[in-house]
Amino acid sequence: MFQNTYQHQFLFVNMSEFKKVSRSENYSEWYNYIVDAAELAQHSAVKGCMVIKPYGYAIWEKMQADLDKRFKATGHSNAYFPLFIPKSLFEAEEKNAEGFAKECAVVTHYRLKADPNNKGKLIVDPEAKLTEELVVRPTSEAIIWNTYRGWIQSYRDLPILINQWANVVRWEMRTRLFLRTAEFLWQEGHTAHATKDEALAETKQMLEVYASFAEDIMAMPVIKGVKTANERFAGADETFCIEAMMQDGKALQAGTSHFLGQNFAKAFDVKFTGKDGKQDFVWATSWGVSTRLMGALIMTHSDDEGLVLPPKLAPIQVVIVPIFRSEEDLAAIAAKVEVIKFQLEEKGISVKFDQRDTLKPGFKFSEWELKGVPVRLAIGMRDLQNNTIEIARRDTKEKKSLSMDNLTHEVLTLLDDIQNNLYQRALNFRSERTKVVNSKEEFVKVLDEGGFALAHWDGLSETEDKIKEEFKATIRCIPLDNIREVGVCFFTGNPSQERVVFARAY
RNA sequence: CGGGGUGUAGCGUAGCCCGGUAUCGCGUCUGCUUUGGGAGCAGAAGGUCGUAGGUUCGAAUCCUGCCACCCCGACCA
Repeated sequence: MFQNTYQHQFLFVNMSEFKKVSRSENYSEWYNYIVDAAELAQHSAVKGCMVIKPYGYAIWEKMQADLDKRFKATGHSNAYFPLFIPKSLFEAEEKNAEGFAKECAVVTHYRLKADPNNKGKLIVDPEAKLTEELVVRPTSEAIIWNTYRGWIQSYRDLPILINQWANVVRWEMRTRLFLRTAEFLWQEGHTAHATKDEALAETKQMLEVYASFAEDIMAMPVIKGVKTANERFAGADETFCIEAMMQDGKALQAGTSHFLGQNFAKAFDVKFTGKDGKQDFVWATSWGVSTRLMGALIMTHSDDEGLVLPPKLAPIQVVIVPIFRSEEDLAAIAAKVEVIKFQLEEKGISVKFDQRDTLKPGFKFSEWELKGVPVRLAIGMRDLQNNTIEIARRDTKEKKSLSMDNLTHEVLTLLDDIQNNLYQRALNFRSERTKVVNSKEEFVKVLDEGGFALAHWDGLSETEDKIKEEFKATIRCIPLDNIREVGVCFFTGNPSQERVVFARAY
């Protein structure tokens, strides 16, 4: 699938062995390899749960920091609600409760005690049964709307614009690091409004926030769209989403923004008195992105040499590798590097000087490539004499020698260039693999090759179900900027007003 | 949750069929020589063979349960 792009198939596993892992041969094995080798995350002793390692968490923190800024800039405040939700609250909004029921962890007891029959072991104390079971939140609408009821009396209390950074638990049958884990980290925004229009505007605004974050920061092009009824969030009137294409041509839902109508207000009896003195139910939205974005990031840019990070998310943007023979050489180089490092850091660039003296430069090059550091500088005695430095970019693997005089400017320009190039490359990839299809034959061909199929659909849920059953593909979204175009459904031949995006999905 | 596979030192593995407490490489540690794309030599450390039982004089090896991971389904962000 990618044979023309990358020839290297031999990779270093934990810097200790060459292993054959290439995107084209086994995409999921390649993905696991990147997560492991770049030290992003690992499996834990708990089934389906992951340990996010420091380097992976540093990337997540950068995502959080940027998103948080955007949430604040659009008027939201952070707050925190409990991990546990009483079952009676959880079941209040029926559709939502049903949607999540199959994957809820439930707390039934609050105490352990020594096992009388097995010394040193503990058992659940049967005397300590909770009078009401607690659901570990798969999402927080229930506990939040139960709380909002006490906060809202009049239109003057609205809107409420709150976000929370939290962990949630969804007991998944089949898990994959970052993409689908039983516990994951996310943010969930929950807003309350006096009018439908305002809530809808909020829903769309947050979709825009997600889209610009994905494109400007993650360098990941996304399609903004609305979900069909089949794919809609349980409890929502309308679900908006951003969909991205991974390098195997499969779709990944990268973020969702829900217009919840008055469903939760009705379920939790949240009313407000309007200017006119009349009471009405509050309008709601919720929106979220999760550590799944880490998976999206990996699968959008990385290659057979390892992780590729857009500069705006790279914990280390520039790594400097000294090339030296003696300690005196290293001291001389280090003195120069300190100056360079200071100048770069002054411009807000994060710099790592890799002084380890037990490893050869080539080894370090590979290791930092594996970790996706966007720019590498290499400097040796020859450079000191010539006032030059070698600069290499991770995205294209090009390198060149340049004068040290203008280095800071060159690095800044290159970081920008890499950020843009990654976006453009991903956009080109998506464009090449997005095809207009009018028949089942074309449809299957596009999906089997990996890609998005733009096809007419008759708007019926049952048609969508049949397509899913036969082709394992779903409607990812109906693009917001869709062109109206009269046609016939490729599956049923029924009339259709527009094309929708079909794909196999994560 | 169904089908298939795997689990031996930090990583990758040999041994398993035909029971006799473990092979090799990489990494790690020490020393010397090295360093412009994954260094060399010498020495050393490191393993309750996923886990709990069973069979046996004796189990990495045979049997059973459990756990975890991978691949394919169903479900899902």
